[in-house]
Amino acid sequence: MITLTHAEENYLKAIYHLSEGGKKGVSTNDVSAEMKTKPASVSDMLRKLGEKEVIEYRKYYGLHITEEGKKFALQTIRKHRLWEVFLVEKLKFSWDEVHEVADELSHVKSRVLIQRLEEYLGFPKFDPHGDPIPDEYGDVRARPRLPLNELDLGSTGQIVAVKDKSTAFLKYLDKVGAYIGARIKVMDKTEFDGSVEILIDNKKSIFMSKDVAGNILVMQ
Amino acid sequence: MITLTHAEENYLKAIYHLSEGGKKGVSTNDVSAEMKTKPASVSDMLRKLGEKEVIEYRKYYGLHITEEGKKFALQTIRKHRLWEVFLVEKLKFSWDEVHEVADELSHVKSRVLIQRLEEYLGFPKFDPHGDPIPDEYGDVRARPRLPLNELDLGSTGQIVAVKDKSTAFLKYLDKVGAYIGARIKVMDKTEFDGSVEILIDNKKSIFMSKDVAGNILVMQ
DNA sequence: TCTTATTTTTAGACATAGCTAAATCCTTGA
DNA sequence: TCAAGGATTTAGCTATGTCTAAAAATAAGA
Repeated sequence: MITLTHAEENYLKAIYHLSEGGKKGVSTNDVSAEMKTKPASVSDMLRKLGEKEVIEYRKYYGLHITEEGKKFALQTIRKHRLWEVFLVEKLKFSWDEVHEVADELSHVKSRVLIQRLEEYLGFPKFDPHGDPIPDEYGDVRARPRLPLNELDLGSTGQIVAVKDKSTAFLKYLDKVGAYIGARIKVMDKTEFDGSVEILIDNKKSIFMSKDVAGNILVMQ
Repeated sequence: MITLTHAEENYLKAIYHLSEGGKKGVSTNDVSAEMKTKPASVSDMLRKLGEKEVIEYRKYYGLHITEEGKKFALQTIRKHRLWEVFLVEKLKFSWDEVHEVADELSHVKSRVLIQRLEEYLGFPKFDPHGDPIPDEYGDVRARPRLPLNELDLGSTGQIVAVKDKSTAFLKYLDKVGAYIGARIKVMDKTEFDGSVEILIDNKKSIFMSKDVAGNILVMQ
């Protein structure tokens, strides 16, 4: 069994996310930007992760995550998202406050703890941001979803997740009344700037820039 | 404001416990035994804790915890005990399984987290082993209590805490049906070896060695 | 008191994880 | 094609926290 340190775990999780986004390889600078550490530190870490075979690393040419690495990353993500559910559902944190705390909590080493936590939470399938929670074996039941700005005029759907998890963005969504689970309908689309007008829960109508709409994921 | 690293926090907590037991100073070897690290490592740590003024440290002569140190230790103890309550009450851990996990959880840095956790748990005053939980200001409402073997023949009381928190001891208590809150009555005392016979909840009678009885704390 | 035994500290090593500064490699444009 | 510029790596430093082995200080017994 592989063992990773806290820092290695964090890097691997970041690498997994980067790998999911763009399909090609991931560069040292990509990781550096994501982790907010210097490229020099990243090089060192990549060497270690390469030795532990969770990534394939070729100096100067970036990396690819391995199957083994994906499995490991999914376990870390599982822990993180379960703790996020706990913080929001039980401790009444708002969805923009949970990230850092969940990060620390997910480093606690105990298989039993996560199993019991999952059971206590009622085996949730999605975290407060709508992202799917992998099961014990790393399987993810992903929902088909697309950015709100790609919906046709007049079509309806349900908000299921957000791409951007920054506090600023989530606070904005709270303000305008957009939340995971909300029913929406596209009332108007402006080709010129890509902005849209959305009806939320058949009640409230709001305008959104293309930028905002692109960060809201919808299931039809 | 003082900041301590994880390891420093652990050492300080251990030192606090050692200080509470015997009133005189605490030696390097005492700490070494408690922390299960080598005396050489302890010396180094004591120097650091001395510099941060949470203990008064004189080389070769042991240490005394300072007022500042006590405050800090009580905050760590508070976090630890609140997490223990969470693990036992909510996640259904048994009282002999919680120590290590609670130790890791209590290192998560977030004031809000502990406040919300305390609220969620309903402001518990005692942990699963019967030890009091300090409040936000470090105040402890201790219950007057004494070892079971010091009770007079025929007297009654209620089990409120245990001294020994080892898995072996707690499993034994589970087996014989002794738990925090149980009503007990001293049915017999043997002067020769200090053993006692105890009636639990007016139902079950059991024999206990002096060693066991000395580790059970009772409120009369 | 003096020698021995115990306790404690120091010195030096290792591992983790970050940094800066300098060196090296790759790519791209003239 | 080759030199400049950007990306990446290496080297060396810092800090934390552990260890072993050796040195130093204290305590205890004859």
